[in-house]
Amino acid sequence: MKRNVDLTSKALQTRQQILGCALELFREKGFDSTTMRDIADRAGVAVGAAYYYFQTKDELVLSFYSSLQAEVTSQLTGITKEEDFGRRFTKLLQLSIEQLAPYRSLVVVLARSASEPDNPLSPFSQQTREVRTQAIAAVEQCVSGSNLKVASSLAPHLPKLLWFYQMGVLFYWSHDDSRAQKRTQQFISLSLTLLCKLFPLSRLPLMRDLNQSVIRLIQLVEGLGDEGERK
Amino acid sequence: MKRNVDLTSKALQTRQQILGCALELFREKGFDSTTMRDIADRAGVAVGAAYYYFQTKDELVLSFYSSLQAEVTSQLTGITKEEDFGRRFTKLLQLSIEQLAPYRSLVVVLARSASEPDNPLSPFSQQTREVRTQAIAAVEQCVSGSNLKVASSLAPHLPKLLWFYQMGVLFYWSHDDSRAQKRTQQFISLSLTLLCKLFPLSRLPLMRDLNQSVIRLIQLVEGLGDEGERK
DNA sequence: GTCTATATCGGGATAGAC
DNA sequence: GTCTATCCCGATATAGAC
Repeated sequence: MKRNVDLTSKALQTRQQILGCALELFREKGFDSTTMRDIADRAGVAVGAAYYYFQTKDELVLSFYSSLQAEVTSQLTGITKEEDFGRRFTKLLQLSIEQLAPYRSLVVVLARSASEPDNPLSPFSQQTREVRTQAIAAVEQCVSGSNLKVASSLAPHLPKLLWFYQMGVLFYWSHDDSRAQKRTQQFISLSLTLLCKLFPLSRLPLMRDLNQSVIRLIQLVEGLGDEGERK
Repeated sequence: MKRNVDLTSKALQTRQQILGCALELFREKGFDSTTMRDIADRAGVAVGAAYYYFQTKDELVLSFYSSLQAEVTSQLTGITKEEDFGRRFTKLLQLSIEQLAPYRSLVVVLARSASEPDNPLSPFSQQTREVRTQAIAAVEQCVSGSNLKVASSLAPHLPKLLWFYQMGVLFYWSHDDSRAQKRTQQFISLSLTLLCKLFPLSRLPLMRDLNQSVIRLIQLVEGLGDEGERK
């Protein structure tokens, strides 16, 4: 961390070189089958050098995550021209999938990590907090100023909820072997349509209780990491 | 497989010995930290012997799954005395958690495998098909004959849907570090109450479209493994 | 058929020289 | 900062004894 700040330009170049080759290899053979030796070899450095810049194999992935999120965020700016929430959010989803497309194996790794509470690569971990915050902010951008109508009690929880849904979509996508991931497209359009029907319904006075239950559920899920001071 | 059928009683004993010690160790140190050497050592046999009975470390877990499911199924028989679906299903959930309690690490492994489409231990894999079928049958037992009211179009999908929900609950539980897993209890009661409110709502004529969407979503999720002849 | 002993292969990570 | 040479330890394979 500190180290990454004051790098000589030569060192920075080496670092980039290593990261670049790692990503190349992840694309070609997937994360698990890529060894640190492979990476070092292709980068033309020794294994030790790789470990000098990235203290663990995971750190390479972490590094990738944040540059990717930055990319998504930057490509999302023009979105305010569109008023419809469904279309906005679809765009965000498409965008992230597009970016991730060459790296499906990394998404599998992400999902796998999610199931291990103290895995650094987990989308819920301390180490990914930064990226996660940005990702949620991106969702927020889709929500605010859009035509989305939802019960006011739910509104504050919406970005997190939708981010969670986004993780679900990515999970689906990472398992989808249909041609050109056609199924994922259907999944997105179907589920998003469903959501867009449900949100307005939440404003019916009838739904008050239900909304409260949903909110408490969300809080229960959020609270998961808190007890053990973990995360 | 074939091999497991015609075992002499002595061999069968060795097999049980190995499996037993493995489970002991999984309880004590978790799945990942338990090595095949550990298992063989404790069982007082050579590593090769362990591999003779279980061709891979995963097979030990598979073996555990099915004996566990058998146990749950057998303990579930008395359930028809209770008419209320919520209480029935709560009982099933409690029961499985109770059985799994000493083996939380194995549930984490289960969850992890779920994220890898071709992992044999995945709850969606070919190798776990048998157990999965039984598990869904157990859910079915909770549903049929209960007071649960739901749109008829949804009914056929209910057991699978609820089984999926059950997996979600186990996932939550495996991450829950609150005292005595209090949070999981809240999670169950809250989410099940929610479901029990939603199911009757699905019978309103208004909900027809929504129901259809839900069904198609379920089918999309089910279809995940089909394309690549995987699973 | 049941099992022991030993070997293989490969992974992530490190210590310490240059 | 970077490299070389190892370390340590995992799952699993195999050869052959009983």
